[in-house]
Amino acid sequence: MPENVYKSKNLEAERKRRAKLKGQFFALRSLVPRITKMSKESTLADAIDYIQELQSRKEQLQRELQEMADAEAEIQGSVSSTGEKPLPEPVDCKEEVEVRPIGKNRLRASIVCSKRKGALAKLAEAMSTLGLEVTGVNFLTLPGVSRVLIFMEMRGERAVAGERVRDLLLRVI
Amino acid sequence: MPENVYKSKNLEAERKRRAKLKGQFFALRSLVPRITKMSKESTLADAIDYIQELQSRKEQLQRELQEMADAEAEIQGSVSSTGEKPLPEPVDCKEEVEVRPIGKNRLRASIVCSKRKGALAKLAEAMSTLGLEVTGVNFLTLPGVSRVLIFMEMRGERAVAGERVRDLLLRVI
DNA sequence: GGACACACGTGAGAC
DNA sequence: TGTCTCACGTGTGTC
Repeated sequence: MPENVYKSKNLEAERKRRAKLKGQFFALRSLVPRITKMSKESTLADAIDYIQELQSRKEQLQRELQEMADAEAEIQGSVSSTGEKPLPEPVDCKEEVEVRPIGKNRLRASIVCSKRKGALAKLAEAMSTLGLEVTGVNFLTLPGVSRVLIFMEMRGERAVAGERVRDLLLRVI
Repeated sequence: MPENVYKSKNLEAERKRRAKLKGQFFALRSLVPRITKMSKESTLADAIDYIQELQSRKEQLQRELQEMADAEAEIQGSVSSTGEKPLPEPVDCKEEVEVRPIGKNRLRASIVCSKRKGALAKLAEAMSTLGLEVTGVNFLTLPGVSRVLIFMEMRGERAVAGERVRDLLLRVI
């Protein structure tokens, strides 16, 4: 090391490192709602407490949700009624689903599918969630297969694409 | 400052402080499941990500739970589940509901009611909860009135009284 | 060798 | 006054 005022080479690198760490401390602190002190030690301590709190709360919520889901599942082939993500993947199979417009605010959906418990309830509810009003239904089930013809009107402010209706139907049958 | 090797007074205090901080870093790291590197910077970054993930997951769970609760409350009219009292009183009105047996394990229900949003979905689900399998439906709605003809089979072990079906239908329409 | 992360000892500001 | 917390520059180890 030179005896003069010359500095070590990683001086600036170390400065950047410290600045980054400082920023992260700040970011961490901004995430934690309950802050005792602004010190690094308190930041870490509070973050640790908060994470533990979040973890146990998350587990608790998951348990409650599971209980709810179980209870709901206990009711025969009942309806999901939240109808967004928890929907099962669309069936890729050879189920027949045809949706076509009748006039400018009516739709006709024709469905042929393997019989499934509560299929009609699910269908009816799915249409309801889309804001479509079912005006007519013809439903018939034979051993192993069901056929349903649905007439509906778009009462909502905005039109619903037939393709969207079809996708939803494919998901719920 | 003495020119000899004597050190500053807070030397040991600073050592303890650093040790404590180090321990907290370690504790924090042990709480975060997804660790990229063992460095302080990564520890903070991962903790930040993890907290954000936990927070949004928690919110999502709370939303789902709320929706579940709402949905359950909404269905209250149709499902007994655990509920006995929360069912709304049967409508006393002049709605027409007729249920009669066809053969020994079939029922035919005929309903005429003032049109209501989602009536079909509720009806279908109600039948489902009774363990009745809907084998045929003819549904038609005209301005102000709807008519539904439902054919169903009792698949359950025990028969369902037609009167019970009628009561449930009266509740949900 | 260079880039990186760390712990160290120290002076400075805050309460 | 001390004590607490911090940022600094530096040496050292590791990849």
